[in-house]
Amino acid sequence: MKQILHYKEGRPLPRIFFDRDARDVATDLLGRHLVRTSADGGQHAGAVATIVETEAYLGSHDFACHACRGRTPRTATMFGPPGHAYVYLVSGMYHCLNTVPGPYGTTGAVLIRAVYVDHDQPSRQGAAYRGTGPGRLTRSLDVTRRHDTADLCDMSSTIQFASGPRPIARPNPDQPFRCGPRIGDDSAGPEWAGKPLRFWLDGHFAVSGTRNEAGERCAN
DNA sequence: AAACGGATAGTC
DNA sequence: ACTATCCGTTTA
Repeated sequence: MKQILHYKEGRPLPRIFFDRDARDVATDLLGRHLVRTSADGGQHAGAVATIVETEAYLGSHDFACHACRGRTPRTATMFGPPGHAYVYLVSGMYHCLNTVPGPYGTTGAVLIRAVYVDHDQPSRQGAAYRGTGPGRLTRSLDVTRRHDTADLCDMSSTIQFASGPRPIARPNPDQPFRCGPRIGDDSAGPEWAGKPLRFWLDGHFAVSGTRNEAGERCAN
């Protein structure tokens, strides 16, 4: 039976939203809002984006997850409590934004791969979805490693997630989505690279993926 | 000290 | 389809 969690308008998604298996968080995040608040007053302040693509990383046993190499200074956030931002540098020049899922005591991550910007300053309209991918997203929204460990559930956080048009529902999301292999994880070996742990809103133009659940290239 | 990893853009 | 870019992370 589905449990509806109530939340207060204008509040970030609560801890219990993130305190679930990475798969549940990844799928339930689709269609919800990523918010850059005005707290740090940057040019990206006030941007609201709809999440259209995510990936789940399951923890120490997932060879595609950074946590599989054990705890290091870079990955420490993943070993902490759910509801925090795990931001790392990839390819030497891009940042990737993740949320730390639950349950408490486990490791893992949910990568935000693509968003669609609904509201932004007029001068920046369209900037966040020109080009695709997790690196572009963070560059457009000015998310960097300085946001690593940020508490996403804190009302004063400069990065927050919001419910969007749907209520928070457990245990299953009610948003239709598609899934397929994650991107760029070939070095994890065929077993883990091939698992359908990438999720996206079907047909959305902002989705960065290049493969469907059969592993074939497609335009989404 | 040095190898490694990998998203994006640009060129072919 | 292939290559340049770029540098923190990790291992030796």
